[in-house]
Amino acid sequence: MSETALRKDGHDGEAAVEPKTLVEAAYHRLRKDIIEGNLKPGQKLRVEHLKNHYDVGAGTLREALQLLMTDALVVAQGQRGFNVAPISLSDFEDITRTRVLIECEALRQSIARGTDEWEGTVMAAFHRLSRAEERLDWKVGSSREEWEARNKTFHEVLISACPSRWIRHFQQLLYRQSERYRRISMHTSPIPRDVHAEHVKLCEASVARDADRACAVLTEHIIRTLDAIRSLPPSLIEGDPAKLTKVARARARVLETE
Amino acid sequence: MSETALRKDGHDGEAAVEPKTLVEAAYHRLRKDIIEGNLKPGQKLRVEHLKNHYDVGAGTLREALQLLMTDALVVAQGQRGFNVAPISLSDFEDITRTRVLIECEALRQSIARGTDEWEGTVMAAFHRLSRAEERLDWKVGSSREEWEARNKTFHEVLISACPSRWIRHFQQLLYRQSERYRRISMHTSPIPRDVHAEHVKLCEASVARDADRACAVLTEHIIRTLDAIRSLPPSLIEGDPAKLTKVARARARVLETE
DNA sequence: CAAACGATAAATCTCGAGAAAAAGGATTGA
DNA sequence: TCAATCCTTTTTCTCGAGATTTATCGTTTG
Repeated sequence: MSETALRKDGHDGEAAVEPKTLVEAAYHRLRKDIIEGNLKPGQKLRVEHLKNHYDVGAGTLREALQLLMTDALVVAQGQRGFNVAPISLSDFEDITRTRVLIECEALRQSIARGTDEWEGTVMAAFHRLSRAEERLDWKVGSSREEWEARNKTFHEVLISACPSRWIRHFQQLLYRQSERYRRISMHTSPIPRDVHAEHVKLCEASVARDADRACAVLTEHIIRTLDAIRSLPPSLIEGDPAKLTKVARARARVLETE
Repeated sequence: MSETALRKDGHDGEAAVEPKTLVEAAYHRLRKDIIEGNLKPGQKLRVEHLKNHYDVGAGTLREALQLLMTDALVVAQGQRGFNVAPISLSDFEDITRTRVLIECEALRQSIARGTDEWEGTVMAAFHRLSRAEERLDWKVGSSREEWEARNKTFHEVLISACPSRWIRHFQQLLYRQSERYRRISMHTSPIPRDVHAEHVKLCEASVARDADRACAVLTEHIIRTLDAIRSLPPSLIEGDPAKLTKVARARARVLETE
């Protein structure tokens, strides 16, 4: 099943929980392909096509797609099937701002309620992330994936002492969304940020229980990614209207004249 | 399709959007039954049973259940089918606190960006809610439903000028969750609150663009419902352990001894 | 009395085929 | 060149039946 905070299985570290059903397996593989960009934003998801690729029945794949709507990585409308959720700069701005709100609140609660053991977990996750950052090479896929996983774990551990399941749920949702955008910026990042320095400050402030400073650092940390995306050519982000189908164009016309 | 803010069809006022597919129809009917308590919290949802009641195929019902996981009204695990999401006092406390955070932020953004037309819409929704409150009789179901719908609309309209789709999405999720609890408190409410007075103050502060005061009123307004639930006998809220299956009891024993 | 084991019953999960709907293409007319 | 209207092809949606897994019950054992 999914690792969302609201669902029972709970935490998802680096160790992958193996799916108990074909639907879950397809769900995880699809989600990975969407986040990694193998399935492009806005792309049509044809069941007949995908069921062969993922080697499951049609109904099974449909259920997996329904599950992906939970993460807002797939959208569906009426009788027109499924699409990968589109991306846009304004959407990422929204995600970023909302993520700042949620994640800061989560961090505050976590700092307020975290035990000494929590501090230890934070330090451990930070250390492992630092190691990954030392040998991080943006051009090597495996190196990126390792960093991505440990970065995710670090941020999760930071807010793991937050008692609110709903806050954690929203945090995971938004983090997952922003992962898609971060992939884009990492491929062609013109401004190499000193992410490690940001993580150092974030870790320090957190274990020092300085909630205000930690949130300030975290806020800037999150917004930096937005700036990186902003400096990218819009063609990478906005969907290409030229690739719309004839019917979609006709529909757009109708909507305009109404 | 669903009326969640992230999905395309957008706003959901009192006018119901008729479903275009059987899955959507079943989804809406199931959701209504869960929120209204016809399907009780924690209850097992057997596909073979329900497919007859809702008059759809097994696969169709399964897809509807997957969709309901999006709203966290249904939970599923491994190969053990679906259950109505359980309720608890601590869960409602979490929902309430998170809702305060989200809805206040939404209200702030809405007040900051709302136009004069928005003010008009707020006044209109408030007026209709007031009328419903005048003739509100807690014992009459239709009266309650009318109030419930207009109350929802009022709160939605208040934050309708909030430009963040994610904030609105989370607000709808949490509102829907709290609806289940509010139903319980309305059936056997020992302390009749003056909800109308709260709405008056909320409306006044909002159109006066006094964000701080509006949020303070809204916060208290939301928390009042929590107090109402707190004063209820716990048996109404916590699930009944006596109704667990034999296996579930055995499983609970195992988990205890570990 | 609690725990363990095995056979029966029930529910879930999965798949492929048929009905309904939408997309694409060709033709006609302005 | 563009819009409107058929017709064909593709895709989605829906259903029921078979394969697996899980729950229940009776019996046995420590």
